[in-house]
Amino acid sequence: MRDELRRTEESSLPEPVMRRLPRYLIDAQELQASGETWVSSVALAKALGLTSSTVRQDLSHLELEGVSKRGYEIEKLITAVTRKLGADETYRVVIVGAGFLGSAIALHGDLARYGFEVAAVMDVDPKVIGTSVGGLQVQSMNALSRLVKQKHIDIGIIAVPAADAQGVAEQLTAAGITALLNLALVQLKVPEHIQVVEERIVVSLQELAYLMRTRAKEEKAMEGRSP
Amino acid sequence: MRDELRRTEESSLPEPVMRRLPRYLIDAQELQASGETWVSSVALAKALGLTSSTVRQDLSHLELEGVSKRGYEIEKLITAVTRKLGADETYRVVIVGAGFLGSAIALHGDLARYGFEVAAVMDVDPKVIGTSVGGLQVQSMNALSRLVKQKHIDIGIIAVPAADAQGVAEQLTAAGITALLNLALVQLKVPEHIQVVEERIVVSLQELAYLMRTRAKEEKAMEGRSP
DNA sequence: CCAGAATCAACAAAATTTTAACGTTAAATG
DNA sequence: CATTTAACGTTAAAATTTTGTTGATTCTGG
Repeated sequence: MRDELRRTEESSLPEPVMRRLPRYLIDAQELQASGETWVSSVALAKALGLTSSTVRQDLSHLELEGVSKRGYEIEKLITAVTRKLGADETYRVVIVGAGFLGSAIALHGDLARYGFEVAAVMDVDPKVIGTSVGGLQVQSMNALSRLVKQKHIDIGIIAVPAADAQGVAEQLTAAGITALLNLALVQLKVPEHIQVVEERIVVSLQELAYLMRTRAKEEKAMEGRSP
Repeated sequence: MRDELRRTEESSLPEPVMRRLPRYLIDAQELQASGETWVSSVALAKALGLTSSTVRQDLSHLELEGVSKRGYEIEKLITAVTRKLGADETYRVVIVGAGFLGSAIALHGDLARYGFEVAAVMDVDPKVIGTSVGGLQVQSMNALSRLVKQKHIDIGIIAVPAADAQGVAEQLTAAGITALLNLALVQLKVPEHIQVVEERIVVSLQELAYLMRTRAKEEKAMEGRSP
């Protein structure tokens, strides 16, 4: 039962599972750093606020086998998740927007640790072009196409004001990039074959606000129960 | 099923719906800015990559009525989503970590527009304490408790290196904050009553990487079809 | 070496979420 | 003014995701 099911390797993961995998990875790495070598589905579930059943179900999508009475070997878990997420390859990214946000990303050490190499940082503002961010010279947008080809850039990170984001997205796709991480507060319009993932501080804050309010409601509803 | 009689008015939105609401909001605001006054479920669906059915289902959770042959009135849609997300109240946030990331957030104009007021920026590094970020003096962590009470801060944003995040989380909760936005690459351990939302660039990039890979696989599988 | 406890894998059941379909309403059209 | 069409709200079916359960397996302590 080992080699005949190698097809499992890549087949598409359910979305919720995909979104949880990085969290397993982070937790596993922390455990490893603290000297652990095994972790059980119950422990993982507790750490991430899930059911152990869910955890096992999730991990069953990986090339990984748990062991009774022990759980999962952390090192193998890390490898398996990493491979599933494609973090065993290296992806090159270009950051557009050399403001605080773009700089924060460019300087974020963990990127490299997870297989993402910042290959270029661009901006439109002539004042910042030429300055250095994390050892890279900020480039003019004119250089985009050339750099994308030259450096085999895979992913574009859009870290510009909302008003400029659509234009930047178009330049990026025109330059041949097919995967965008959009940090701007706009709904990008892109061709179908372009992958977009969005990430927005404000949205996360809205989520929090909503959760706070419903929790407040729940607590109020809980009032007058046996102590 | 015992609280069947509870009014739908405010309480628990399905998670996926909650995550989509901000996107409707953003799209609606753009449409409004471009002069539109009505939008249909079909148009919204197209913009966000959903089914019109899903859109109607989602919007049915709001205090909002569509009109045959026209769709939804954009202004009312915006109001309804905003209210549902609680963005009609103002929340005060404290940013811990005055590096590039913290600064990016502090200076991010849209926060205020969505009802989030940056009430304080803190750091541990004596070198940055006292400097000014977006018109606010960076404070020492010692001031945390006092500031939280004085300024009625609701939400803590953790924008420090992973190694410091857990400690910061503890200080924040000790100071009485019950909602955290964690931008650091660690799995925080917090008491149950604390709400945590996590947001991580690296994770989003991993998602993208995964999507790219599976798309590549799919395309390969598609090869050799008649055009 | 055996009894017992912990844990996984696999399967089944339940819950949630998405999609499709239908009946209805209001605008547009001829 | 009747007819056609675009769109909504709603119901129900389908698909997906989560949770629970059972039996097998491996370690532990006597």
